[in-house]
Amino acid sequence: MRLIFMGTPEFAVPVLDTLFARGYEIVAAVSQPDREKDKKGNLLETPVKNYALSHGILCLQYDKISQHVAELRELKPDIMITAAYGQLLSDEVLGVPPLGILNVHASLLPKYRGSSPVQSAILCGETETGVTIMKTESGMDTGDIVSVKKVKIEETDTADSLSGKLSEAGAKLLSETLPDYAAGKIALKKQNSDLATYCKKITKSDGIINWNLSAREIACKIRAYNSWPVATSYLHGVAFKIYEARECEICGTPGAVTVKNGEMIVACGAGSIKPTVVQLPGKRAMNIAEFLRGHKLEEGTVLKNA
RNA sequence: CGCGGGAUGGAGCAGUCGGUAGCUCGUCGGGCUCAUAACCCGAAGGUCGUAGGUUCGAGUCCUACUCCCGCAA
Repeated sequence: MRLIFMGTPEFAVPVLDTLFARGYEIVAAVSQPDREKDKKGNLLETPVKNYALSHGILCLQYDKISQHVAELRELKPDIMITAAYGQLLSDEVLGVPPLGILNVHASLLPKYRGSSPVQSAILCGETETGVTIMKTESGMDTGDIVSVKKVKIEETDTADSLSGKLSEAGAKLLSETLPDYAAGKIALKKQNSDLATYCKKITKSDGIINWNLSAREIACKIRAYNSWPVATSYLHGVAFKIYEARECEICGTPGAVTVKNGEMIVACGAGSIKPTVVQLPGKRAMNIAEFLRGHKLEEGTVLKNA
């Protein structure tokens, strides 16, 4: 079976890797153009491109895929698989492979349609999420469902760790489902759009902590936004990033800081949190004990939104 | 050459106007206590990122380089 894979970030790599390992004929891997730069201005390859190149797979990168339909047709794919590709596909593209296009989406559709399903699930305090394999159609994650697998969200999961689990689960599920799908043995299931929820693309400023929220909500935010953009507050006017934290019961004025027994306690709207891994601009992330050694926080210090 | 911050004993930080380093913690030794991430006494440990330059004298000023980080993408 000739297959074209489309994906861009780290999430897509295990999926591609599994397909490759199962011996599918991957005629091309399509990835978004390289956009990330390192500090010297060098472009960094996308994770999918990097994988493709090191495994001898043809890698294609298009600014606008809809302008390259002819090229895709020439590759004569039987099926196409997408996983966090990052571009909407036009009807023309959707019509290229005879078996259609399957998408690996990191949520239990129809919940969390959109571009940040993993972070949103953590942010909302979900204890369970999953991956859905669905037929790609022109709407945003609206296609019929092929298969689903649930994944538990642990208290310690961050967006990164959960994304890794979902990616592995998705890869496994796809490889289990694909043969039956190709053989026409699977009855597709429509999504109930009445139950749909959507999540937006995350921006830097979404990471700023509102201390009036409950400790529970803030703790979820810290986990959801690790490792990007990282839950952030401001200490004496400079960015103060919180990578990890624990919840506790103590109450106080939202944002007020107390240092006790080598721990830092920040009061929230309800309860408080104890940051355990933090970072100041120009510094590496460090655990709270290290941080407190060099930074004496006086009584009455308050973390602010800016 | 996108913008900016940083590099000081094992860790985190200070170091004013240039006058050869200090704090907190840790480590080691000793003491004290019913007891504590408690306290007391003492000790070890630093070519101040690298290479040059200015100077009587450089952690501090100048130049180049290396590495780390934040922002932007």
